[in-house]
Amino acid sequence: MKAEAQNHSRLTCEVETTLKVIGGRWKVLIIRELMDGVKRFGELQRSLNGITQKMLTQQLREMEEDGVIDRKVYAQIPPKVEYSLTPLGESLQPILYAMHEWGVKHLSEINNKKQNI
Amino acid sequence: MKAEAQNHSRLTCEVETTLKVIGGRWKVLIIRELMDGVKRFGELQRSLNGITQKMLTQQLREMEEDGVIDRKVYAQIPPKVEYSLTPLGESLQPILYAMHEWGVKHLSEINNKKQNI
DNA sequence: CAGAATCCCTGATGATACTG
DNA sequence: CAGTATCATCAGGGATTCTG
Repeated sequence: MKAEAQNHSRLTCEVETTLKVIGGRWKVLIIRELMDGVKRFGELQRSLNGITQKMLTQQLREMEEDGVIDRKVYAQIPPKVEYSLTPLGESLQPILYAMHEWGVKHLSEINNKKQNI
Repeated sequence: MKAEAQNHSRLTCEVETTLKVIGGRWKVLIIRELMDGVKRFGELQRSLNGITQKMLTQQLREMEEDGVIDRKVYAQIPPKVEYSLTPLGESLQPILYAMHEWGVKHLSEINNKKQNI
């Protein structure tokens, strides 16, 4: 009876799926950066204060796999790689916007409870 | 110069704040369960297939701190504790619904790319 | 410039046992 | 019943080094 304890990794509902797409540590921030338009790797890293190369690469790869961002490599020296939102990525904007609105509206309530900025 | 590398923990924008509220491993699932109405601890644990007592307790406490759920303890033996959404918790529903819609609409695209259910 | 590779540590999660 | 406490595990993420 040891082979049936692993089903907690299945996607229980679509909300979870969506959460996996935007739920990474830096993903919403990356999306926000790319909402400004195409950006290069270095630009992203400088914008995302504190992110390491490894994490940026990793998150970008995952997002590329999910089809929310596009990666364009220019075959030149020195290398140049541009990242941008795909249509699928852009379709996430209403969700991020809703989350932003919620944060703005209710952040004060939460902070009141926590007695701490 | 070792005292200024810790600023990556600050909340960079309200989207991140909101994500912290619903981004926990089980939180959206807990919210969904409580959207059905008041539930007891044991009910929740049975509904959330695979969650441990520890994790359920932990997630519930965090959500209570954030003010999205209410915890009502009945002083009786055996103990009875009921959990429910607060108005703040209910105000998250549009976001979850938007995420659900997105998942339904775009899940197929993602799965196409991944070649794998 | 844009990574890949490596090592390492901490926090998140799980498993188990105990309790009012 | 609804937890708390403790120990074990394991992946997420950081720091550093190397490279086409």
